[in-house]
Amino acid sequence: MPRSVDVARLAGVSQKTVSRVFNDEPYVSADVRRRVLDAAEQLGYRLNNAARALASGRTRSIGVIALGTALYGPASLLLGIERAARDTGYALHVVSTAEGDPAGVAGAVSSLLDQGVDGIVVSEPIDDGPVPVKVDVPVLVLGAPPAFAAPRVLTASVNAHDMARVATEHLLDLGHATVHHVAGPQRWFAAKDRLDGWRAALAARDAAEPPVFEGDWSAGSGYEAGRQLPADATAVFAANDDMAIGLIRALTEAGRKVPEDVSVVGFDDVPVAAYVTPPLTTVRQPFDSVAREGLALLVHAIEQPGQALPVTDGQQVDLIVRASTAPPPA
Amino acid sequence: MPRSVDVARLAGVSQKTVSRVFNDEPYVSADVRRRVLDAAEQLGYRLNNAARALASGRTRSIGVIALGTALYGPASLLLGIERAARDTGYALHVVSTAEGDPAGVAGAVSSLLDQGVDGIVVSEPIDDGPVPVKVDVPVLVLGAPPAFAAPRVLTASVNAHDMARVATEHLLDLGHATVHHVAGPQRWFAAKDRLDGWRAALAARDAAEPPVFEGDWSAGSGYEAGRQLPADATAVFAANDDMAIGLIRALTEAGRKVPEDVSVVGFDDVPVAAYVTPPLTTVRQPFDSVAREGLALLVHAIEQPGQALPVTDGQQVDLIVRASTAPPPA
DNA sequence: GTGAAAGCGCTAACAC
DNA sequence: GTGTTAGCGCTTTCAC
Repeated sequence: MPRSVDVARLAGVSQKTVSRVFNDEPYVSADVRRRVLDAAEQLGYRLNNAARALASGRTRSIGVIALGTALYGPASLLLGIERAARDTGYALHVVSTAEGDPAGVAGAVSSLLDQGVDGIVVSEPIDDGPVPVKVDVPVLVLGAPPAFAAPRVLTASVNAHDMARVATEHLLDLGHATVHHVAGPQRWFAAKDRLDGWRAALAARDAAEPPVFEGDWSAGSGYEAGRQLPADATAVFAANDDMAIGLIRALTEAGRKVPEDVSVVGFDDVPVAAYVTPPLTTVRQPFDSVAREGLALLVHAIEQPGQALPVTDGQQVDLIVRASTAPPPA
Repeated sequence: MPRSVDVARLAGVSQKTVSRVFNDEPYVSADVRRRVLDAAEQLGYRLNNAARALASGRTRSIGVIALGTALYGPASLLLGIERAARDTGYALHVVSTAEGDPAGVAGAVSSLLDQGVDGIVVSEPIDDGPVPVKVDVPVLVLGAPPAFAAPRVLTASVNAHDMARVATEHLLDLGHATVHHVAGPQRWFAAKDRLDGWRAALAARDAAEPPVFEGDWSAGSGYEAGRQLPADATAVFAANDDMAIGLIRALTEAGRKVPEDVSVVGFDDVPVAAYVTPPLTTVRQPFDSVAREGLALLVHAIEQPGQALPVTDGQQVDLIVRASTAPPPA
């Protein structure tokens, strides 16, 4: 592998000048810059990242702790983070944690620190208690209040609370006396937020708050919820689309028509939501913009430590009305 | 940040001995090992990866080129790769490419090489023509024949051909005269394999081969296929579950009952497959085992270059029969 | 605008 | 079993 000295020799300049060119530093004449780039091209030179990291103390990479699940939400968020990271010029290290993993987030953080990342993103965190690792880089927690003790913890989140409120209000607006809720696992902050938003919407309208069914995000748990849904229920807000689909399946089997007898709203807008029977009313999560905002914060914290963080504004809520919701039966 | 010399000083040994302990090298007495680990613990010492990489010439990391989509298949594969990489002790760098991205795979490879990975995994490749980058590390292509020119290219794949064949045979076995196919985009090797398997199954039974509808993996394209499905068709094999779901939606709207009038088989076994109406017959992809086998090959190629590669055996096919398939109408 | 020297924190090769 | 000596290929600092 060619080194920067080789390029320097061929271009007839010092090694430091090669370094200047490859780091886009000022004070290099256009002529020299050209000669260096030509020489590099000719030799097939690439900057050695390990050497650069060792000398500079920074790796220009960030680590993501993802959930080990192909669920639409977490997978979309991960992709959003990758795109956003690429745009900021940072490389991305990914580690996943399974739910209930004993090593868990602490182990994941530790392995990322071993890899020498400049910052860490915790995607879709679960409330697993405090994280007992000393972290000396900024941490961005996506979708939850600061859940662990590090010197610099940042947060960005989809406004799940408002999204859930809007979904619930949509059903109340249609004339339903109240709205039932099939919640996600309450150890997930994302699930808690949705439940809170639903609760807030009911309270604001003085609607009775029916008991909550807590699912596990799977269509199977939604199905189970559907089998247990009280006979007088006319509207349900499910905390994700998969559970909504399972719920509808159970209702269909029981001879209860959606939306004539029972209206259902989901959450996520998964790609098939428009094509299930009936097409699902749902709210779409703005994964990309959350990832982008969050990473901007993180990069800022990495590159301008100590400085105040830029403020970001919340996203608008995207309610997508399809055929699974209607006024209650007469 | 403490360095290994600091640990050495505290433990009363040489710096090299600290290195030995942290690399699990032999020839360190149990007593010395303990002292070193205690000292490291006390100082909060972590091995510096950049220095290690610079000195050893290896980063112990591999890069993945993932597709920029939250589709169930690609997302599952990515997670499988992450788990497998973790098990082998390699860190994972992820880059995604959007379909039709001009920089494309070449740009992704280049950025991973800049990051200094020891090997590269190309997940779910698309036939985008040759990749014009000089690659000097082993490359594992998951799910396709060697599509690019690098000194060491390996392949591992789900046996999509056989899986498609089994799916098609299931329908023929039920008595259908032939089976229609809603294919995936043919630039994807994965889509091509499924089409070939379907074609092979028909040929083996001397069944007529109806024209193929080429979708784009989305439920919407499956819906479109459903609208165009000939009136005499009684069985369809869709190249993924989302398209199958869209297809069923279109048939339902047209008053054609599934499975009474038309049988449908999907591909993937997405989590909601069992809960759509009707529950979908499909084949499950063994993402985890493919990722595991592939990474074993890659790590072998990294660590024992030149040696023959271990042979891996294909996976069995997992046909999951649910309610979307039945004998043809009388 | 450009260059020389020092050193980032490890591993490799070899001596003891 | 353990220690010594050289780098790995850059960035940093400072001189010109």
